[in-house]
Amino acid sequence: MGRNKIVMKKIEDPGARQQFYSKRKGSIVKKSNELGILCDTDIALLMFSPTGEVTTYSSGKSFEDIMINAMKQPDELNRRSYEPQVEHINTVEEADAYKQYLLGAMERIQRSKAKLLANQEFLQRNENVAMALVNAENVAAAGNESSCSNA
Amino acid sequence: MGRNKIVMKKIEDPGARQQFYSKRKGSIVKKSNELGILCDTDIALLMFSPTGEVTTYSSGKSFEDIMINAMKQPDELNRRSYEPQVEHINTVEEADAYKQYLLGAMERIQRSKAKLLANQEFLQRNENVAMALVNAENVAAAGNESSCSNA
DNA sequence: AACTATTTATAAGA
DNA sequence: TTCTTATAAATAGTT
Repeated sequence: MGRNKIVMKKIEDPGARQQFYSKRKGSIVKKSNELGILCDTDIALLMFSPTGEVTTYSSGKSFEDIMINAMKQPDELNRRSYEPQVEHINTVEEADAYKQYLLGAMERIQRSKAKLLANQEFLQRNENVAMALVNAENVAAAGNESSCSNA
Repeated sequence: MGRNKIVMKKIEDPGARQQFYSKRKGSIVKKSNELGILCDTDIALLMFSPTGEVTTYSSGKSFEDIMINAMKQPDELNRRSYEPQVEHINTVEEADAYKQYLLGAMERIQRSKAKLLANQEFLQRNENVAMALVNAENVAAAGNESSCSNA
């Protein structure tokens, strides 16, 4: 959208290419942000500059949270060619870097799960006490507002 | 860009919201594709529709390949708030689903690495033979085209 | 899905 | 580089 139409071909001049990238990146992030707000939905972006600098954007949730939600739809992801194809890894160093990330993620997930399970156990152990409290509150509420609940 | 300015607020009507999403999603994918081509760089998108349907886009490489490259810049990712925050996982089911994904990824990465190592070993074992073949070819080429190479 | 009045993005240029 | 401006594109409302 400018003085001339754009030609769909790699910009060879590195300066112009970087400039183009910066402008367009900003627009895509802006549009993604609008989409996230107006549709109240999750959007995640991952973009590399021509010089290899990475930028991520995510609406509301963290990038990885959005990824996790995506993983709950493996069939959809397959159909849309998202399903990871790690065969493209070309060096042992790349494989190790990725493995390192996965190990870290595994640790985090284990910690989260342990926390959740501990929480669950705690809740169950105190279920009776909690129920008793809720009942006591309901009884009190019924005593104060019986005319409303029986209309 | 239309008859009226847009109000930056969630579209409450589900039909209108879905319609808006479809249009804007298409534009963002189009723009991302342009950016990938004109800057010859990697872009990855992950977007959920208002009804929860996931769409991914990636320029050239697979989504996961782009992710892997991003992981090589942990500092950049931290600075740009990409670093995974798995604490947002809310149920044990979510934790298990994510763990399942990670285990699959681990398996794939191990296979890739094994393949690469085997390949490396094979190449080393045959290095002498290969060198001999290349040398033989060079000698033959020199014999056939010596007038060209000496211009 | 198609149309079109407008808004927005942006390619060049200053 | 940031600002301006003419023009290309996107798109909101409508059909």
